[in-house]
Amino acid sequence: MAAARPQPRRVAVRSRAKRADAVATLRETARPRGAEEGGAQPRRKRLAHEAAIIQAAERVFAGAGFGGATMAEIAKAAGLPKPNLHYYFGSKKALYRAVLERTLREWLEPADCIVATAEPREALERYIREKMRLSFARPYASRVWANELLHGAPVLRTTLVRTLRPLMRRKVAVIDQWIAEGRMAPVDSSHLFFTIWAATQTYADFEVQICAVLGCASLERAAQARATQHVVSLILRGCGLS
Amino acid sequence: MAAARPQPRRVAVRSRAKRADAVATLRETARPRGAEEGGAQPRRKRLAHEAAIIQAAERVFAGAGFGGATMAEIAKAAGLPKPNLHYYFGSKKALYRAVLERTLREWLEPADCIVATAEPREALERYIREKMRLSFARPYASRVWANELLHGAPVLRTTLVRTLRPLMRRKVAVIDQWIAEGRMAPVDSSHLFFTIWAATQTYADFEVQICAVLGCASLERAAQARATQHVVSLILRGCGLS
DNA sequence: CCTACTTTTGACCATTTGGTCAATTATGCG
DNA sequence: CGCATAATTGACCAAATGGTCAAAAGTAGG
Repeated sequence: MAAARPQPRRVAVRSRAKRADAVATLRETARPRGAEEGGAQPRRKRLAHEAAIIQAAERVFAGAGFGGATMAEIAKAAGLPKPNLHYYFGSKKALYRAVLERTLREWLEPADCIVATAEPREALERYIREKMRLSFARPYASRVWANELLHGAPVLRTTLVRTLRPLMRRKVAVIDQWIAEGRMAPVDSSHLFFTIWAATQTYADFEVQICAVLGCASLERAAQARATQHVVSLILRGCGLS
Repeated sequence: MAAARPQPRRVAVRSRAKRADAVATLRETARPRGAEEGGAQPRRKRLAHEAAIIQAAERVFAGAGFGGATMAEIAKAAGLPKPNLHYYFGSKKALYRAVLERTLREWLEPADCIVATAEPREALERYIREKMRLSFARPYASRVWANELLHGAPVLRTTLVRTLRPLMRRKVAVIDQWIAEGRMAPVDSSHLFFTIWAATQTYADFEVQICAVLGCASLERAAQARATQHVVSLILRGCGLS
């Protein structure tokens, strides 16, 4: 029968973990027996558990980084025994990767509104607002992502080059076209994105610092709106779009 | 004799590490017998070793986070045996704290140029340029700092409130005064700082992402200048100072 | 040279932690 | 029902790691 999931039978005695991780890398995420095997589609319970584990992992990884997080803590947060996590994801690294990949998908979506036919001001404002919204709505995801980049993107490097870069080339071209058409100030389009990412995600990543400076325990709805308004108007004015 | 440095004699058998750490927290940094004891001033060699250790620690902590870094790795990077680090700094956490405190001092300096009597455009430009310079010159320091914030500032929280916040209150007041005098656009002064910090430090913290998108291995002099010019002009224009 | 000290080190722990396994319990299906 | 497969879990490891110790090696001043 096609390989079911249960832990890959070890072959060498040493470096069992390494092997499990390599296997996990091959699978897209963690689906042990996809629909392509002709078997029944993944059970509902499985999906629910995987989601619960990823969510718990996101929170724990965000709070302590990859090295500081422990599988035991994630298991506890997910309300499952530890071996269960390994049953579903194979290894800590594979679980970490799953968390990151989910985030990447969400992260790229807002850029959909940046197309040549759109109105620059409207498109950029919408993009920034959506980024701010994500930053406030999914701070843990943002932090895990930031943490990965901070440490040199050991697991994401190829993804950045193969997925993020091509997408950004297209978006940058759109901005450049707008500039060429005289519809906005001549900013450096690549760096404009870096600035937008930084300015928006700082509210998720460095929330403690912001709260410490503002003297509040957390950013309430009103403070979020204020921050959003600030970023939108500063950047738009910076792009000559006010 | 006044307490020399050698490891605090353990009292309880359990939780020795905890105790060492607590002791380390009391000392300002790691000087075992300050000039205040009337003894000779710290030997030159000691200072050199401490500096070497902090520098090595900064690099290692930046690369792996607090949890992922190991004392053995730091020791190797510093070219000293591991017990030596404990001799000088007491514990991993104390060493981490020393790294962060050094960074904070450097980080606050550039704000000196933001004073009411200065010319807004000139002062802000200088501040941003200095921040960019630091970002490129000391990426490891920036990353350790970012990492600490990312994880909720477990060791820095009080420092943020007691040191950063008071300073920022003064700087924010300066900006507000400039705005009231009609010398710049009415931006939100606190958030302006958050945006500047984010936009500048992103070049240190998320360098991999930036390089991946730009398709270069690292940011050369020319690319750094380009980035700096972008940030300066975007922000200044955003503040109505172009 | 001697004494008192600061530093340096190799060898050692206790604990933590990622990961494993064997046995047990669901669950779907013919 | 009864079989096969999927999922669960308590009990375990081996390795890694922060930290410790005691003995040795400087080093400064008398």
